[in-house]
Amino acid sequence: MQTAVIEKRLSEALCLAVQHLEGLSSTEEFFWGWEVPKDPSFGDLSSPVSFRIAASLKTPPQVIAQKLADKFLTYCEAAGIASWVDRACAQSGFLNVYLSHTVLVDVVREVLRRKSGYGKRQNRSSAAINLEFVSANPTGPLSVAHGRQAAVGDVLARLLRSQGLRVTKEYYLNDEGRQIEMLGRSLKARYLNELGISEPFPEEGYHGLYVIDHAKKCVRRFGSSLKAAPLRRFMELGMQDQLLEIKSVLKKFGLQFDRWTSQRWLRTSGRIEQALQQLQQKGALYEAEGATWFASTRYGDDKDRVIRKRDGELTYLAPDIAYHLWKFQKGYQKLLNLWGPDHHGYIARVKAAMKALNLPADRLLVRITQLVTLTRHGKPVPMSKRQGEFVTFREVLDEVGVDATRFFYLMRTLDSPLDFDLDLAKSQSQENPVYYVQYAHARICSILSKSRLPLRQRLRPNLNLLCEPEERMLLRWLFQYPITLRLCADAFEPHGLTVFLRKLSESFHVFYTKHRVILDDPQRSAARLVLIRATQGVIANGLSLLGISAPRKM
RNA sequence: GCGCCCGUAGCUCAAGUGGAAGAGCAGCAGCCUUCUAAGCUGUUGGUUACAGGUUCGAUUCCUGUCGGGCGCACCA
Repeated sequence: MQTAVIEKRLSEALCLAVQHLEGLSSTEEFFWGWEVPKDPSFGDLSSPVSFRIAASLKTPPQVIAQKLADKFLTYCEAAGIASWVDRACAQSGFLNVYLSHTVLVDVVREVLRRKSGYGKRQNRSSAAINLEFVSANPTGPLSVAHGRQAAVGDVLARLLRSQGLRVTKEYYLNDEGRQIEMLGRSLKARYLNELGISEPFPEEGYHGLYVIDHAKKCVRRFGSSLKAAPLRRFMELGMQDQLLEIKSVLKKFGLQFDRWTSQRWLRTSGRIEQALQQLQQKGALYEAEGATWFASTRYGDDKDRVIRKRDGELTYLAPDIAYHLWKFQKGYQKLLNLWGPDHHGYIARVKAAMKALNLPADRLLVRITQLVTLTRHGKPVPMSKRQGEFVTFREVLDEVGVDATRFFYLMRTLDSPLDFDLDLAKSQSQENPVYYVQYAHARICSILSKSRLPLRQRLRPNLNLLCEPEERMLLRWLFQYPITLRLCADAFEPHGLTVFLRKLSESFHVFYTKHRVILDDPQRSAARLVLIRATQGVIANGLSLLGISAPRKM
């Protein structure tokens, strides 16, 4: 039996019970589904429906809950699902439902039957989501902040796909403009320096050592033949080198984008001018002080924005507008962008542009991931790309490993600043919670490999023997897994999955300490083997969604 | 000055569209002859920054105050 089916059928029974309360005209608007109480003593599923209808019934919620509790089993019986519920009772106004052993045990069979498909849903709609994230400028290595976006975006995409949605992971590549020019100038200066030619370093150039490394590489590759090469050549070389580096780190991290959209392509294909023309036609542009302005205040922004500078160059806003216009034209139903905290001010102006173009701005959703601050020896590490003082995403990956890095990044909500303690992450990685989860998985695998029970007994055990409290807790968590996935996906917030896995693992460790799986009693042993096999399946399933390995040995 | 985010146990943080305050670390006391001790058990720790408001109910929503982070370009 699937969790969603259990919820749905029980909801129907509850709906009937509510409908038959005296004095209620319509129940349609009063039903909000089930909650899973944090405290298991409050049952497996809980409904706050009494609170919603208390006012219109002019009855205290506690009284309503009691009435519902009295009748709930009767309605379950009528719906033919009486065997699913042990008891229903009213507590503090909630209707708390305690699932029967039968239905919980059936969840185990569901896990084993659907294997890695457990908790996932089939295609719900043809709507496609465009998820844009990282999108770091190819002027330097990825920072730890980009790493956070990479982790969040990648897992978000996996979560949404697990819920039957089509997702395109997209990287917006800023491959031209002033910063690329500055990278080219920096590279050129370093290159000439390597050749022993004195060349002043550009004032706002990139001071990072990686530029010097690349300059040395250019000397090895081209000798002095680039001495008189135009700036454009260095811009191209510098950018391509950074792009290779970025792609290589992302690959190491286990993240592959479905689409790379380049700003240069937007321009050369005429899409930027096209977008400007459309804005012009809508009367959203005007000339002032020698520049062209986008009248974004008309569409909710707090000030108008320059879109073409006095010198005739476009600001970054122009390609950004063209980019979002293009994404809507591609037919995406929803544009989901992960941006850094320094970009929150841009939401209003991009949305304003969408409104000006008569596009559905409410289908553009921007999630801001808060800052990542690095600390070393208890002190914050200064981060400046231009000055070249920073710890890169690659360095963290190399030191901490993919698994721990991913888990670490996903342990906080997006809204919460992430304090990345390098000493802790690097030197004490055994204490990272990811090992707690992986250890549970490895322990289970170890037991399974030692079991000598014949296969047939493993497949047809008497699961009714799983009646210890620790066994029931495990069953409860397995039951909850699909709900967790749905909630995380709906909220565009992956960190709940790490929280879930830690709790599931804890339940297993507690079970493991108290009970033996391999016993002289073949019946009980078989039942427990099936239980831990299902637990292992869900842990592996969850870790896989996080892009983290599930080791069989540790 | 304006905007966004944050403020929960000594520290780092959780807490399903408002729903019944939790974990880890640190401290203390225990548990390996037995499927992996990277584990488990017990214990200490709270006016959820403060003041109001809405609500049956507020850590959650609204207003204000205080404190912290980030952003407010004809830079990207």
